[in-house]
Amino acid sequence: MSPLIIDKTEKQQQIAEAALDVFSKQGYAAASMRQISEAAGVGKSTLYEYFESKADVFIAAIRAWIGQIGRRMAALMEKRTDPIEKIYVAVELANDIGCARDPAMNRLYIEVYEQMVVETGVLHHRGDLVHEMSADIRRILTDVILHGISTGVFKAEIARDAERIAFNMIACIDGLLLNNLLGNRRFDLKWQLDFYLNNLIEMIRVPIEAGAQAGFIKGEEA
Amino acid sequence: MSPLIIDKTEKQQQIAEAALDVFSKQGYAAASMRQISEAAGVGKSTLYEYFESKADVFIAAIRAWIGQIGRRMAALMEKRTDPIEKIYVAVELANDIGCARDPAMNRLYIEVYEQMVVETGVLHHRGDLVHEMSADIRRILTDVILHGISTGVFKAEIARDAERIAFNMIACIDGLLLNNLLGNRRFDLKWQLDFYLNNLIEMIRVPIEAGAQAGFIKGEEA
Amino acid sequence: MSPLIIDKTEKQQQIAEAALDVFSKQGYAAASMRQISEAAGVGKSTLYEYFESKADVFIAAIRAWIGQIGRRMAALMEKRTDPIEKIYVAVELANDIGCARDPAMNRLYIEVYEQMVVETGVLHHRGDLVHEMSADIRRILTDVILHGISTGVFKAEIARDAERIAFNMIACIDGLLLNNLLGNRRFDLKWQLDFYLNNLIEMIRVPIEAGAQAGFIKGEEA
Amino acid sequence: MSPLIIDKTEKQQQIAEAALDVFSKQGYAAASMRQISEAAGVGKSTLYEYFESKADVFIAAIRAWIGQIGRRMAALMEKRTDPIEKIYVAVELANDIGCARDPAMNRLYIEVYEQMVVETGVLHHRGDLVHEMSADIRRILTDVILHGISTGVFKAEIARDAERIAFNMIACIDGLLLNNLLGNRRFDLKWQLDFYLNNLIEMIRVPIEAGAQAGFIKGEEA
DNA sequence: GATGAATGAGACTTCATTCAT
DNA sequence: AATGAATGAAGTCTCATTCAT
Repeated sequence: MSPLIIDKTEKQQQIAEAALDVFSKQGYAAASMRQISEAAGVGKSTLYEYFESKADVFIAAIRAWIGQIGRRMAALMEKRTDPIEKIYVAVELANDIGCARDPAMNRLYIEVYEQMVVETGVLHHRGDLVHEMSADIRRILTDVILHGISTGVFKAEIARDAERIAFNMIACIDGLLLNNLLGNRRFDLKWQLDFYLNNLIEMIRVPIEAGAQAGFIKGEEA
Repeated sequence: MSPLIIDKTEKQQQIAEAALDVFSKQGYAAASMRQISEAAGVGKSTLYEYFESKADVFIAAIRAWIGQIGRRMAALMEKRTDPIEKIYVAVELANDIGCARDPAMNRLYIEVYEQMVVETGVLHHRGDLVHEMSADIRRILTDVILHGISTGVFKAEIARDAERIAFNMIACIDGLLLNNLLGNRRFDLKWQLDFYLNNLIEMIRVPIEAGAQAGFIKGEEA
Repeated sequence: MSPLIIDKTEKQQQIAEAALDVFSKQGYAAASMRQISEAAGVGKSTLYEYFESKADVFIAAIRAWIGQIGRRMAALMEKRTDPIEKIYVAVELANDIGCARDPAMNRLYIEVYEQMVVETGVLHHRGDLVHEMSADIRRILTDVILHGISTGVFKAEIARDAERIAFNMIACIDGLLLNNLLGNRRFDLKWQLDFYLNNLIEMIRVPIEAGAQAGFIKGEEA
Repeated sequence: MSPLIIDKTEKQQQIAEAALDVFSKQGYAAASMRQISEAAGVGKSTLYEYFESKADVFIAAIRAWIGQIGRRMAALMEKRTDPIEKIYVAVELANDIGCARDPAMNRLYIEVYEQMVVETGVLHHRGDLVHEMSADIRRILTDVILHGISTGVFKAEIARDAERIAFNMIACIDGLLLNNLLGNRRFDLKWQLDFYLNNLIEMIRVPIEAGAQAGFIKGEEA
C-alpha cells in the first residue's frame, strides 16, 4: 500500500550539503551535476527528483551555508555578555572561517557575489535572496550594538546608525577574508581583523576614562 | 614605419580592452571567444594569433584593467599635497567606481577573486599575479602614509605597519564596494566609505589638539 | 462481490481513456508516463501493473478511441433508413469531429498514422491493428452501399466495388479532416465534405429521371 | 587573407536534404541530431553552424521537400496541353510518390501534420508556413481549372470555386496516399486515385454530348 | 597575418522503466 | 495491489580550439 516514503526535505538538505562542497571547490560554472551527484552518492538524475535545476541546487546549497554560519555565530554569542567581547566573537568566527583547515567553504562568498553581480548569474536579480540570507547575521550584530548602548558601553549617539555599522562590519570583514583568500602570505588576517575592529570599537565606545589613550592595536598589545 | 604594420603588442592591448568589456559584463565562464572576437572586431581565430588561450586573454584583460585604475589613482594623487586629503582621494575613486553609470566594470573585481580562489580557476596558484597587479596601488598608499608620518600628520609609531594599513584600506574598501554591488538599496556606499575612513584616520593621525574629541563621522558633520 | 475489487479489465479501460486524453493533446512522443499516471489518478508505476509499456498504453488508448467512434456512427446510422441519408451521416459525424470545440481528440488520427508509418513507430508493422480497428467503420459503410443497391438506390454494377468505395470515403474524408486541422482559415470543411460526397453519390446513384441534370453541389443549391 | 569561403546556402541545402532522409525514416522526435549529422557527413556540432536548432533543420528539410514536389509537378504539367490530361498528371505524380521505391519520403506528409497539429509540435502555430509551402501546388491546380474553363472544357459556373476544388483535390489525394501508406495490401492506390478523380472530372467537365453516359471509372475501362 | 569552417568533448536535462516496500 | 524512489541511457546544444586557405 505504502511504498518507501522518504523525507524529501531531509534528502534535499543532504544533497544541498554535498553540493556545497562541490560548489565551494569548483565554483558554480565548473561544478557539474555529475560531480554533485557523485558527492551526494546518488544517481545523476536523482538530483532532479529533488531540485528543478542546477540553479536550484545552488540556491539550496547557499541557504544551507548561510544557516550554518548564522547558527555558529549565535552559539558563540550566547556564551558572552560583554558587548565588546561579543563583537570580538565576530572576528574570531571570521578568523576561524578564514583559517579553517578546509578553506574551500568560504570560497562560496565569492560564488555568491559572482552569481549575483554577473548578468547571466544564477542569483542575478535575486538581491532579495542574499539580503534575506544575511539578514540574520546583520540583526545579531545590530542587537549587540543596541544592547551595548543601553548598558552604557557604546555611545548613545550611534543608535540611529546601528544597522549601518553592522553593515560596515560585515562588509569590511568580507573584504578582509577575501583578500586573505587570495593566498598572499604577507597578508596577516589576524592582524588585519584586529586592526579594523579596534579602530571601530575605539570610535564607538564610551571612553573609559578621560585622557586614557588606548593603543590602536589593543589586541596585539595584550 | 608604414602605419599599416601594427605592433603586435599594440593589437594585444586593443584586444585585451575589448575583452575587458565582455568579461565585465558576462563573467569569465559565460563570455565566449566569439563574443570577444566580435567586440574586438577581429576573426575568432585571430585571437589565437595573439593569445594562447582564453585564460591568456583574461589575464591580459585584467592587467589592462589594473593599469587603468593605477593610472587614474596616481593622477588624482598628484593634485593633492595633504596626506589626509590624499587618502580621501582613494575613497572618492572607489565611490566613483562603485557608482559609475556602468557598474559592469567593477564586476571584474569578483571575476578576479573567483578565478583565483576556485580550484579550477584560471588564476589559481597565480596569487603572485594579483599581488603584483595590486602592488602599485598598495605602494602608492604606503607612500602616502609614510609621507604623512614624515610631515607630522600621522603618528610615528605606525611606520612599521604602513604597508599593512595600506592593505587594510584596500581590503575593506573592496568589501564595501562588493557589498554595494549586491544592489541593496539600503546600503549607502558614501556613508560606509566615510565611516570606515574616518575611523581609520582618527586612529592614525596625530591628535590636532589635546582633548579634542572628533565626531566619529567627521565627514558628515562638516 | 465487494465493490472495492475492481476488474482488471475495467481499470485498464479507465487508464486507457485517461491516456487518450493526454496522447491527443501532446502526441505520443511528448506525452510522458508521469502525465498519463496523473491524468489517470494513479501512481506512475501502477501503469506497469496494467500495461507492459508505454507502447501498450498507446495501443489500448487508440483501441478505446476507435470503439467510441464506431459506436457513435452505428448509433447515428440506426435512426435513418434511406441509404443516401445514411451516407450523409458519415459526413456529419466527420464534420462534428472536425469542428468540435476540442480539436485535440482528432489529432489522434495523425498520431496513429505517424506511429504506423515511421520506422521506429509504436505501430510499425502493425498494419493489421489499424486495419482491424477501422474494419467496423468500413463494414458499416459497405453495408450501406450494398443495401442501397438492393433497394434500387445505387447502381447495381458497383456491387463488386462496394468495399473499395467505402475505403475511398474513409480515406478522402480523412484527408479533408486533416487539412482542416492544419488551421487554414480559408479551408471550408463543410463545403469540402459536401463537394466530395455529392460528386460521389451523383456517380453511384441510379439517375432519378432521364435528362435530370443535378447541380454539382447539390447540398449548397438546396 | 581570405580563408576558405563556403556557400552557406548551398551547404544548408545539402544538410537539409540529408535531414529529409532521416526525418522521413524516423520521424521528427525519433530522429537525432547525431543521425542527421552522420547522414550529412559532417560533425554533430557543424549542424549548428548552419541551423539554430533541430526545429530549424526540420523546417528547412520540409521546405526542400515541398520544393522538389512543386518542381516535379510543374515539369510534368508543361508537357501536356489538355486540361483534363493535366489533372491526371496529379494522379500520376501522387501514384509515383506513393509507390516510389523509397516510400520513406512521403512519410513526411505525416510528420508535417503531426508537428503542426500537436501542441508541442515544431510547426504548431506556423500554419502560415505550411500554407505558404503548399501554395505553389494549389496555384498550379487552380490555374489548370481556370484554363480548362476558358477553353470550354470545364463548366463555367465552377469558376468561383476553382481554388476550393484545387484544395479538395490536394486534401483527398493526401488522404488516399496516407491510407495507402498504412500498408494495407488490399488498398489499391491506383484504383482509388482514379475513382476519386474520375468522379470529380465527370462533375466539372462540360458533357461531351447529350445522352453520352461515361463509365464511372473511365480510366479502368480504357 | 588573418580568418571562416569544422568539431569533439562535455554540459544540463528528460524519461521509461525497475525496485523495494 | 499499489506506489514513491531511483537511475541509465540518450537527447539537444555550447564552445574552446585546430585546420586549411
